[in-house]
Amino acid sequence: MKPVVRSPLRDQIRQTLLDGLIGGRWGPGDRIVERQVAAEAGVSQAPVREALRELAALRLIEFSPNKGARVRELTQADLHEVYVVRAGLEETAVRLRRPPVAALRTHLEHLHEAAGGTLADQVRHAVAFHREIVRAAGNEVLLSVWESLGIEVWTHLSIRLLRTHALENAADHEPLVAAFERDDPRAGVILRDHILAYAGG
Amino acid sequence: MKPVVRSPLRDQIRQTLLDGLIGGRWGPGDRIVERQVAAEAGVSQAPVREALRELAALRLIEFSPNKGARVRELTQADLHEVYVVRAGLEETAVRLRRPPVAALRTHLEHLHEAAGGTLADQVRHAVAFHREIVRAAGNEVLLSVWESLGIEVWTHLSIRLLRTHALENAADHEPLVAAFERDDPRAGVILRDHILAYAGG
DNA sequence: AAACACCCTATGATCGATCATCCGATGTTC
DNA sequence: GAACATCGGATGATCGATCATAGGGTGTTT
Repeated sequence: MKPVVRSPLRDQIRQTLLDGLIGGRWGPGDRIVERQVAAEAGVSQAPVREALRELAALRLIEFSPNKGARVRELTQADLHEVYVVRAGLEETAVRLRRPPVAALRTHLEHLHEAAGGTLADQVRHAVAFHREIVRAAGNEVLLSVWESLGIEVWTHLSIRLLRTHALENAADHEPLVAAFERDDPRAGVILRDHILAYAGG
Repeated sequence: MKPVVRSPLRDQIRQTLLDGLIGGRWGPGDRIVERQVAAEAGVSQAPVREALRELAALRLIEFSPNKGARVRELTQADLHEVYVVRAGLEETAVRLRRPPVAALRTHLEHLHEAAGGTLADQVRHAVAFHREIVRAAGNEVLLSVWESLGIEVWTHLSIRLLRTHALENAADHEPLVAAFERDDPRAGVILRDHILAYAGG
């Protein structure tokens, strides 16, 4: 029997909020009013609250006691902080286990094909490449911590809000994959530098 | 005027749950029933739910859709995964900025003094030492990610459940502080090895 | 008119109740 | 009696309503 897709309302609301953040409905400093979102989605306050808490864990919004949620200001410095941590995590990943080169190349192909497509697709494939590296390490904590940085959303937001963020392209990743392929002991450092090159500052 | 401490119920419940986990009220695999906790604390289901979500973010409990929360099984392998990530984060920290040796020594003194005291005090001071290293790096994302590992709780749980975890003592940290003091470029690696020595396997 | 106190509205925080789901118990059929 | 269907309790998920707080507006006092 078809398993019947049961997505908790919370998940749907979270996606709605993410779309709104990426799409620009809410900008930095804007308040996100629980009742308002709830009314528009036709649900009650509770699932909206839970979704907002999840976004807060991604550091996308901030809560003040009794004052609710507002979108965080996003500065170049914030982006840099995230990227420094991300670079360290991915370096840890390759130190644990060399990622499978074949899978990485597949992601790069997709990234290359998406070059003329939507921005969202390009971002998705670029992120997938790096997620593969982290996942290959086989450390669940590492992966969940990496996911908690919300790289994909941050990439979208940095492109829209900071404008200085260059989108990764397939060619940039070639030396990286080559280093993995020859099992270069400096692969970790190369990866770190690759990431920090996009950190801006 | 005194600012009147207003702690959200959620925070109080979270502490209650943490105490219960550390104290052994709930063991691995046990379900934590929202209504039950709510009734005992004299509150409604909502703040309990939110507190549970926060514990889930710390990977202390797991949610299954429509089945609620249960305490995660804690294995040596889990502990090892956490410590690997933690080691990478702290290495990143010292790479960013050498921690202030004076502050570190103060923590070690407290740890030394606590040697004959309660286990909780020893754990607290040992953790404070490492938190200082991460905080000194001046990267808020790094600190919040490090905090999200819940080192202090994991230390308590690993001592009680795994029994194999040796508690850090002040003397172990001496070579580390010395390396910071002489600004040893290998300080990051030394710190990493120091942490992994407790990772067990 | 400046400072202050008060009230009113918007909204987050919390509550009690209801809905939906899971799971074990019980019965039923072959 | 074994497989299956059905029922009901326990419990998470969600709801609508209430409580409490923050912030702004208004009137009053000096």
